[in-house]
Amino acid sequence: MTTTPPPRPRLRPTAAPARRGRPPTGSSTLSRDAIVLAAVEVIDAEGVEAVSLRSVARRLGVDAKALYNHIESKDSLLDAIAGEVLSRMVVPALTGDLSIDLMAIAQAFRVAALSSHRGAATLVLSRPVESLANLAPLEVTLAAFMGAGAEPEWAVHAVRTTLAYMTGTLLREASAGLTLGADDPEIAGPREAALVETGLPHVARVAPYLSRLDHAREFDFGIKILIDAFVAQLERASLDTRER
Amino acid sequence: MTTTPPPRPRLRPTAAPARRGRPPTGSSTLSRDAIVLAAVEVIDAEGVEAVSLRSVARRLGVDAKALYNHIESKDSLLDAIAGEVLSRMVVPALTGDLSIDLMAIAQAFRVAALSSHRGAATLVLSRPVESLANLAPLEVTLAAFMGAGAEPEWAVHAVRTTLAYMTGTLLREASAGLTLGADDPEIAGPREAALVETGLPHVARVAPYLSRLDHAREFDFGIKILIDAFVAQLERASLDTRER
DNA sequence: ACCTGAACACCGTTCAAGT
DNA sequence: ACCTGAACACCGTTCAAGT
Repeated sequence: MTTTPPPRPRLRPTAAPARRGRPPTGSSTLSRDAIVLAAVEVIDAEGVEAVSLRSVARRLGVDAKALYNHIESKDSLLDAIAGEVLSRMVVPALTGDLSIDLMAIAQAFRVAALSSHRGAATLVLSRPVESLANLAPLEVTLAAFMGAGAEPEWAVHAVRTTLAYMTGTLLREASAGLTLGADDPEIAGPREAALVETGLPHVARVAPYLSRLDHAREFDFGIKILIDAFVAQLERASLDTRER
Repeated sequence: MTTTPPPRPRLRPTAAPARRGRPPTGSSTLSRDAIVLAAVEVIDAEGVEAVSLRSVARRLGVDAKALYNHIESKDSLLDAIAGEVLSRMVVPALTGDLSIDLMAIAQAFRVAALSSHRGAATLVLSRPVESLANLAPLEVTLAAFMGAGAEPEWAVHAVRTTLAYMTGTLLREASAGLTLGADDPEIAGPREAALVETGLPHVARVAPYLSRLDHAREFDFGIKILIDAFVAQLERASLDTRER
């Protein structure tokens, strides 16, 4: 079904030699930022696994190797994409109520990680942050904990625990994680039956719930457990010191 | 530097044609299990990213395409590897004490996920379990919760929360996750200084702790928070029903 | 300073041809 | 039933040659 266009008539016999070097026509739009943005576009359009130097370059109308003038490697490009997506997180202003503030931060993180194509989330969640850029979310989370009287060391543990939970939950939500439940009732039905068939008594008993999964509610369940536990522990600590 | 070997004298003019088909010599050791095991060997020796159909086949002394007689695709091979690693988890016997049992299950999961090359962990943690095999860990965890009086639906939420936390923590530990801390003091030192330099007040204040990371202790901190919260919530629920 | 051609050493996968 | 050759459409990356 692919029709070859008719050959254009060559008016000038002086055929141009195979062109090399930077084409003079191009209004050199190539830059590190433009590359990262183009990569995000590829993710939005075709998913993470479609990201290649060639696919990104194609979107920029340039050869893949040209990217090496602005990035160090594909891996560093992936890091940059993760940073870009994370930088879009809207860090909420603190109210002074730890419960409310932690919940707001968690929701903002979830929105940022899952915004744009879900595939981008796996990048954000599975690569180490080593650039010290984008520390705003961390700073505000620490501020929330320490404003509520947390010791520095304890605050770091609490932040890491929260981040680990969110990473695990969102990775599951981005359709790449340990899970048995399904969003789609078309899938959940047969799966429930299969779980009952396993013969494992407890698995069979919880099959109706295990076969179904509401990502938003599941995220809330765990984050509430953690927040309540943090608040309770801080209250206990402040009571201890006041008693003396 | 590549020396071509001298051509062997051909005694028989009936030169064998380019051999095709299954070589009669091979004691056909190829099987799905053998392939999965060879893949795990590749991971242990060279890391996850070294796993390719060609590298696995090489270890088996066979052509890469031969694998397609036993596996459906590379992706299904990765699923099988994850299943194999998970199947090595030693599921602990329950004591009846929810705190103790949950902690034992969590530690066993951590050991299984991190056993062999760390790269295998990312496979186990980042692929959905869809084969209904290997449900033993899930069954025993549900048994622990429900033995302590948990409602089926709540037990499912609790299991998912715990698994999400462990996934996030272990992914960080398998050197692929959101983290700023380092195991190595050689790295932690300069990183602490860099964190202080950021100018972010709370980040700077917690820099000594944020720059350091003891994976085992960190895992324990979060899992204890969760377990205590679960136990407290179950106690409250049982008090509520008894009061009536 | 920045882009391309040629080249290299890889990938996963299909399919017909062999035993 | 199971393995290989040939082939295809991809990869990331280096480096010299061009502008």
